[in-house]
Amino acid sequence: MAEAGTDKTVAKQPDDEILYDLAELFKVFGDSTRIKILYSMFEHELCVNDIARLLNLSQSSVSHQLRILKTSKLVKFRRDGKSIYYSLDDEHVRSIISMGMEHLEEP
Amino acid sequence: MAEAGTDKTVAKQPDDEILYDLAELFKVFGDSTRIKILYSMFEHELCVNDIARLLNLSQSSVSHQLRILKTSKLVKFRRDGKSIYYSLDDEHVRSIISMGMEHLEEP
DNA sequence: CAAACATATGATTAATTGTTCATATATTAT
DNA sequence: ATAATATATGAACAATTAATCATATGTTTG
Repeated sequence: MAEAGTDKTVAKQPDDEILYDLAELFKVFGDSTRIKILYSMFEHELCVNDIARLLNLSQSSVSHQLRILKTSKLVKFRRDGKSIYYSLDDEHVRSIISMGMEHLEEP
Repeated sequence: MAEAGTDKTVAKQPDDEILYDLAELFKVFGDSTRIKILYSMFEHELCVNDIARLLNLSQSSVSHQLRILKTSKLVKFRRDGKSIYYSLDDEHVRSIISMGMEHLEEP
């Protein structure tokens, strides 16, 4: 029994939903504040205030953006006393950013 | 004489401008219409009308988005008679999309 | 050259989104 | 328990942006 959208005349695209999620993921990388935040954690974990001071952003703004990064599983975190330390969630995050960099460096 | 922001206590970030450009690049991937368009060209080149029909989008919309993809050097194109055939510009585009997919597939 | 077809583009509009401000929650120290 | 510090979150506002509509540009055919 044919599934909806199984059209033999053209190469099948991944489900719209997957492409939608993919766009949502890139959207997260597509804001300079969030990219700066991600980049600030390239070497080591940082707490919210560290990031805010380092990047000259308000604590609130950083918190809001970290929530988005958390939701997309781009960062993980651990509590240590009053502070919460954030770090990149996995190597994919670095890879994606590095690929982007490489593209920019092209002729 | 120390420049503003040259703080030795933390690893230096790349120039703001580079990170800004990086965010702009990901912003281009961060729209589901554009991702669908890019994905439609994964296998082979397509002309504007092909894309519009395939993805059920207006010709105008596709053209507008292709202009953005062109500007970011994500697609290239060639004219053949009345039609203009678009294709992915290089392997980085595929790589970036694939990396994103991999991230989505994670546990 | 005119008609037809393919693509590009400018202007407008609706929807999305990042920042700010105010305030809430959570942890530690006194 | 209260104050102090660190982080999170809700609401409102300003700015960005994708789709549409109308029209322009470019190419081929009769």
